[in-house]
Amino acid sequence: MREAAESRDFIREIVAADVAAGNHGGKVITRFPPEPNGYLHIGHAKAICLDFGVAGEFGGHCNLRFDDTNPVKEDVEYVDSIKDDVEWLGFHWHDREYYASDYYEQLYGFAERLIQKGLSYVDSLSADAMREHRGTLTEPGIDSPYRTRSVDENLDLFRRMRAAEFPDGAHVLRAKIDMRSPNITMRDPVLYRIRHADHHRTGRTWCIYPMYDFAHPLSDAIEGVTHSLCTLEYVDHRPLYDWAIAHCETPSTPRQYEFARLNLNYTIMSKRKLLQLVEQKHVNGWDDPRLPTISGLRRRGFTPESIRDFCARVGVAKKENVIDVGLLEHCVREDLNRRVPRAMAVLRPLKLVLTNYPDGQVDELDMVNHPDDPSAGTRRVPFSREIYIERDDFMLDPPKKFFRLAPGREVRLRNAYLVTCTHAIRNEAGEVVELRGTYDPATRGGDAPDGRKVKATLHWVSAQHAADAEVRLYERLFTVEDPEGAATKANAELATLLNPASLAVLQGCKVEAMLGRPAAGARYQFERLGYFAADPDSRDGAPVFNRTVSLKDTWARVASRE
RNA sequence: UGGGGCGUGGCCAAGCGGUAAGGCGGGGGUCUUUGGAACCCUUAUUCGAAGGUUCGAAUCCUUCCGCCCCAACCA
Repeated sequence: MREAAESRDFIREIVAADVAAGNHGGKVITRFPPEPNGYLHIGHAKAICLDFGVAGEFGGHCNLRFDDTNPVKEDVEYVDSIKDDVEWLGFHWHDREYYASDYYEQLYGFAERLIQKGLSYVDSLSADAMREHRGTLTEPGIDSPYRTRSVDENLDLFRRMRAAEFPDGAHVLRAKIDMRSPNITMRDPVLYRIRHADHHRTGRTWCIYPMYDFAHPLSDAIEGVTHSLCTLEYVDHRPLYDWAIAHCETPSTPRQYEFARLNLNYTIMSKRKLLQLVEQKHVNGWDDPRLPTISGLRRRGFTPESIRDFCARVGVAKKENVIDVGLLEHCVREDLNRRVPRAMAVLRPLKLVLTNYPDGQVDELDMVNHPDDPSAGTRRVPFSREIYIERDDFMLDPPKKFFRLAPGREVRLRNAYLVTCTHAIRNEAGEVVELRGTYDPATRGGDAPDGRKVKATLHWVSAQHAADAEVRLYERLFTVEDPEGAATKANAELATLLNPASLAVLQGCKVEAMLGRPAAGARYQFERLGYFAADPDSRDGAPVFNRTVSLKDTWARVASRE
């Protein structure tokens, strides 16, 4: 049997070709290199899936390497969260947990060798002066007056930099490449700077720290990385990456390849701006369920499988892209629909009293936990005279296409009985406060012996048996598709574009008794409403549920068309 | 006005000279004790534009247009 070859993305094509040609000894080693200066988000998930995915598919390994070369921005809190998130996503680095800071001594050695070869020099220009010397996009830069220092002087200065003889900013080590290069990255890039700061792993051992452009290629080489995958903004840095590999006597020769980062509409992906939202308390921490962070998505109820599926569907290419959040939502729905048990919960309760139902009588009904999966089993759900139904499921004067309950109309209470609303009780303001109705004892289970049909089935919960719950509903965090773009365009604060309805906290929701003490993180489909996950804020008898995503709602679409 | 990357339907994305995969979304329908799920049908005479090469071009060549990235001692 012959079938069309699964199309591979360009990265996998390159890797496959290398393996076939026996390049890098036929080995594939990748790395995921986060800087521990923030929490991981769904954009990182794409990179993680690629880095670990490619390694796994070609029988290689993926290193988890913390790119911790800037002590002032980094923290252990972030390394811990990153490890949690990668693991939760389902990827394993085994014992391959590395830190650029572990290579500081080797990196320093590479730097001294470069000086000895006359390929780098200590510059003593101020940051401002250096910027002026660098030129502009259209004008070449000019050499620093310190560019011609002797090897001995450079070596002496660099050693004294390390020995803490100078304050921050006094000197830097620069690569001696070409101040007139049309690629600004190549205009004698800084390799080391002085930073008298506490590093989260090395403390005060060092006061000079390597720059990304120096540390990254060499860390890759030290680890034997073969394919160093990064995002498009590093394309211009590739010549520098190759320069470092070419001029330092490196144990291996990694190559860098770049792909387009993931963008999602109605949210932001910038770590800096995410940090801002957290610090300015516009959201409740990095794991706020409205954030596109891995920890936020986890708390919201997303599964790692759904996120991996999303990343697979989004593809890997070099085109700038903005993925519709609808695709992410589709992925969770699809996953959750298959695996999560059903339950009934009433978010905005409206009492329905069945006047012909014997007072005090309780009927235990059997309900399937999953309509498409018998192995999920059944459970007993009590039915009684007073029932809560959803306010939205009743209308005094319903429009044509509204199939649910209304005065004089019969509907089915899911898996229970056919009931008819006899009348609605209203308060002085005219608001419906309670419903009266009757049930048909012959319809236990929901089917009428006479074959009569109803157009709607409602979820419900027995009033006297219900547990109270808090339910948190989430909407998109921003009101516009491209918050960052809109903010810059309007010269406005990002915060002004926040969706005021992004979080709705509902108290006094009525849920099945078994939901009163949910297991940590337990996920359910609340029938007809959506998928929900128990929040860590839950306490015994005071459960809190996050809505992960609503069910697709044809009625809502029809209603909004009118 | 420098260098680099990229332009295939609303959003992604295959395609690698032989006559436009697939997913999401949209539209229509079947079924239904979730207005859910599932299932079926449908949605680009055209690949940023214009020329050219070729029997044949989204794929090759030329020119033009558009979008994104780069001037931190950030990564």
